[in-house]
Amino acid sequence: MDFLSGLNPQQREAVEHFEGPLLILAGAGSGKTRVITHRICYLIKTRNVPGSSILAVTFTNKAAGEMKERVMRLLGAGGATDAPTVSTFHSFCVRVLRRDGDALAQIRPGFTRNFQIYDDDDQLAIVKRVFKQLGLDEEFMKYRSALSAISQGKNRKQSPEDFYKAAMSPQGERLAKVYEQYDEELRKANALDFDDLLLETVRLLRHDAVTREWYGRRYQFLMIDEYQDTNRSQYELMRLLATQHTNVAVVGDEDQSIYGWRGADIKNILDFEKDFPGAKVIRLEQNYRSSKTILEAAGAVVAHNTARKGKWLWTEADAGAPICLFEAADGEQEALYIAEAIDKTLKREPMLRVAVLYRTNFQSRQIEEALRRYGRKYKVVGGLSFYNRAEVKDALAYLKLLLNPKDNVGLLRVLNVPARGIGKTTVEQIEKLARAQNISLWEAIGSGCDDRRFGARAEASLGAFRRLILELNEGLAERPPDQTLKQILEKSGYAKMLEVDPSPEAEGRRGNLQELVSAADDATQRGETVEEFLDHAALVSDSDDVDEKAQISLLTIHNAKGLEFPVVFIAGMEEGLFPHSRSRDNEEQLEEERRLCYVAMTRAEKRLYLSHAKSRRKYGGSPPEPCTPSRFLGEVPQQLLESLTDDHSAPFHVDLYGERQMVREVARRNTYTGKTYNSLDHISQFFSERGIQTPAARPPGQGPLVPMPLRRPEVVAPGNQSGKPSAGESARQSSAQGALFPMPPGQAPGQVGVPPKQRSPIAGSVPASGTPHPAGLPRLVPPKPPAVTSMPSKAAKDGSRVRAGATVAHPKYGKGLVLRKEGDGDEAKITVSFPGHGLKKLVAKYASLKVVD
DNA sequence: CGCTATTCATTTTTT
DNA sequence: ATGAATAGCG
Repeated sequence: MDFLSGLNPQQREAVEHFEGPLLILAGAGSGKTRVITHRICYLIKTRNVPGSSILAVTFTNKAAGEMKERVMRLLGAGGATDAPTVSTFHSFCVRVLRRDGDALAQIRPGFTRNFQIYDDDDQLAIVKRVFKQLGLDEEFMKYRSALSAISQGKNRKQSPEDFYKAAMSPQGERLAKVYEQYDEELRKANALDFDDLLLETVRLLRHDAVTREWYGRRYQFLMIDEYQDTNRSQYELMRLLATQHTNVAVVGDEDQSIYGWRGADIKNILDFEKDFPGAKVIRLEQNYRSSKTILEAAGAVVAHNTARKGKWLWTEADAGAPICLFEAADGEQEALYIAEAIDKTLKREPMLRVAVLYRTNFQSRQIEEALRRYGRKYKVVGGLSFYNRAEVKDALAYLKLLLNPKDNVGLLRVLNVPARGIGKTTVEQIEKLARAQNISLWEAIGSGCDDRRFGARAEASLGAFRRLILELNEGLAERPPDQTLKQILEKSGYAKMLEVDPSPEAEGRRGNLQELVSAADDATQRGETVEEFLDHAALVSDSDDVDEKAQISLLTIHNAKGLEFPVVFIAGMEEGLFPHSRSRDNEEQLEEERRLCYVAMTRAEKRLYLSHAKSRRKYGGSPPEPCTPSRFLGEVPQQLLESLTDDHSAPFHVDLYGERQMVREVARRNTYTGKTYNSLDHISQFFSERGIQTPAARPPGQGPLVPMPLRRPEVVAPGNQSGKPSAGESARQSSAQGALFPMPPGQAPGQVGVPPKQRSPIAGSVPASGTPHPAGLPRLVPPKPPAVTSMPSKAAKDGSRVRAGATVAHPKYGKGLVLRKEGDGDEAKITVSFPGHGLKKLVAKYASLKVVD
């Protein structure tokens, strides 16, 4: 196999480079992934380098996976025997520390290879706790700012002591104290945060010559992708790995450095030739992705930057279509314009993939809403990803706690979830005890119970929790992770809690947990250990969730790095939003924003749309603030632009905001407002104004029209999407489905175990209940079916007469109608509608209710 | 203790 | 608009 054919001379030169340092300056769309994969294969096949001595580092797990796959495919049969290592820096570090981390205990007492990874949420929880301990609150400093200050400190290799020394004010000293305590908490729990993963690996390799040499010998060839976004620790790590040779090939583009705020140091790439004298430098400047127009526009924008090596991309492609510039009256019009343009485009060319890019995540909302009214399916990348959802984190926290009882953050997370009567006071007692004896919270619970330090009630609850964990812990090592996970959900009562939960979100939560169990199952099938499963969960990123086949993707520009789309929209090109107001006063940050703009524009292959609004509301409510167009728009040569301005926006004024308000209002009161409210009317109006047929025709044969704005069926959180029918798919169905949450017979999959309840509680769509409603009472959700309400067996006490449909009297609210009852006996929760007071949810035990016959 | 209602602040980007 | 932190009630 020839790995050189089809490459241009520069690409070829890069692939053929053998030993010694190499810097590949690869412009956007210049085929760098191709170069990396081909070079790996070339080294293996032509230069007879063992695959296992090649280490390639990428920016995301997904990129790593794809690269590995491509290499394997290129190598063909037999290539797998001696596979190269392809991973992210973070994953690589985790593997090093898990494998060879023992020596680290000498310089980090208490460290073991079973360390745990604390993610963003865990970090935040610690900072909050530390603040509380020190009597600080967000007045002093935002939690997030403290966290980022600590992170920056770590990246600059500053210890808490350094913070103390550098502190010029009491503020600074307090921050140092926070840092110190934060680190202390991590150490006590034997946990590492993201920064630590890199930092401690560097320290390990520095400290332990044996390990350093082992890795130096093991990896003879290093390749680092996205080099412009490496930070100091990553740089040092590379140097350490390359001490025995200088076979380091880095690939990057200074114009695409967009992670400075997170510690990435653009100097790493700008100074590579200084760091590695004699380095060969190859520029890849031929672009294979975009039209000439797009390329020219992007190049013109980024040319305004000064911190660059200078590069001019060229292409053989045609000029292509001009770039569309749209000025909307406000954010809603902008979203509608984008949705409409997408709709039109896809009607014309259904096979195109479209991306809408934006600077900040919150911008996705409006666009989602606009797309939904065109009935277009889309996929949002980022936001709340699968592993960030509360229920998933809860379940994983149990699992982590089993593996590492010192995990205080995890313990606090699940101690009272589901509610088992362990409240604030008790937690405080535990914390106090733990601090006094310098033991973990888990140990404190144990010793506190043994010494009878808690009240009787608390002790009972804590005892139950303790037994639960111990029970789950039994035989842990022998059980596959998915089994353990299932046991956790069942025995902890978590599954039960969600089953009983009548809220509409519960359905999604159950689904997510099913998904988690099957993910664990998949991991088991692949032969992964629980630890590996958890590591994976901690290290996945939003961009790992990109579905390249999705027809419409919504994502931040950061998440779009490395991707390409035939059609790209960049929304919200306004001063203050993009460039972001936080970057406005700093020239360096402004340049990074400009690079971000460059990255965004160069994602486009054929068509590029830029849009901005003349005014925009900062958050939900009023008032809209005037916006000036982004300076970056002015940097695009005018002759490349085609303006579509106001006359387009004038004729239609669909008030998305007002409409939404109305829908909510109606939904909330659930009353019939005489005139049938149905937003589809508005939609058809919207279309007829433009001479288009309503696109989202109702599904054939289905009853009343369902208002669009409230439906979100197509949108599923990234990890939750059924869209990756992986190898484990069939196993997933059989092993996971229905096991946790029994499914009523005849119910479609996808609505796992949800009682058929009020879905869209709009207008008349809810059938009248059998219960007669007193006049004037709002028509409400029907009471639960008799299965729940009349539980004849053991409701002997006085609560038994309170049931749905009964009228009761309350000392304060007077007479009311019982709408539903959950549970029975003292614990029963009763929902009563009191005319004039609205809905009240009462607990039988507390509320002194009398039944009126 | 747990739930609910109310306040309040909040929107950069994330391995 | 949304969510997190707090206060008050049963």
